Amino acid sequence: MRIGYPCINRSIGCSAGRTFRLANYSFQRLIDTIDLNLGCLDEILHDNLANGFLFHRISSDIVPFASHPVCTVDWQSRFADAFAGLGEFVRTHKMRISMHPDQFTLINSPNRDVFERSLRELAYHSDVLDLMGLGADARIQIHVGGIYGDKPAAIDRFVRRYKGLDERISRRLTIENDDRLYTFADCVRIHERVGIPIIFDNLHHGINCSGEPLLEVFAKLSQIWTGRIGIPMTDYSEPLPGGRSGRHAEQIDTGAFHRYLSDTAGYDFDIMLEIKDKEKSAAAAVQIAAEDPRLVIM
DNA sequence: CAGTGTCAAGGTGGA
DNA sequence: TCCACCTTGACACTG
Repeated sequence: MRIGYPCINRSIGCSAGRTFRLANYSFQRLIDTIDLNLGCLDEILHDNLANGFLFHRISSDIVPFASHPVCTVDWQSRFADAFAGLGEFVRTHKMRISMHPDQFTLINSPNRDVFERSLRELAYHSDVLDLMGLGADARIQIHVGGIYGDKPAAIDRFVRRYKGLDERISRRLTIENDDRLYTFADCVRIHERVGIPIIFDNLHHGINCSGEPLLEVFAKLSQIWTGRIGIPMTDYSEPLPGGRSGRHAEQIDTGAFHRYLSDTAGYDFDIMLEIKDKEKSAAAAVQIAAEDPRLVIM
């Protein structure tokens, strides 16, 4: 079990996801921004190691506008050494990396343009992980997509499109149960058709639930995640107290997290903490898990 | 310099 | 058919 937080470290003083407005795009600005972002990612990973956070999600903004037509820079070659260095650090310390393209990445959209743009976005994410030299345990997570008025057809389209993906992308792609449209059971049905692994999100499962008790979910996950793709990746979050459905809590509820660990005893998996205060709650989580035999110690 | 409108990209659901 | 809403952070403009 490894614990981490997504993208942003609030105390380190830099961001690995700096970007700028498209209107201000220039070759130099892009190069400078990527350079700063990679430098900051290096700082973040070192800080994570020092604090026992061996799981990290890299911001999709690490290379701004990477999949946009405006970007004609060969950033892959230009920053190959920097990415390779970061990857070596990750591998040396047995860290795990994920990326999460945002809501515009839709494999199953009936709109061909949306699909094509999504392919370019996924190719960019694959580039980052490939340049880092990471194995198939480094994953790209997306949601299944929209319903478009006909869920079975939308699922069929996902399956068809997935089968046609370049292996370079499909080897890393992973679906996550979302909070409105596709439940864990939906994801399992898709998995059974094409073998794509599932990232389990506990908060989404609470809001958009297909009924499986936690232990049933984890039994399934450990069947799915074996071999080269590693142990299950999961997202853990808690609802914002008194907030609207789906909002994430400001800080971790240590009691709830402790219960979650107890409830899942016997299953090993990695936890991405989607809590607003990021590394602060991650530190609390590591402390809570300190006596858990599953936690990986550096 | 603080405050705030807006940002590449989509989809759903209510009017 | 149109519009608000989803969620997040931060860029960059305004005064």
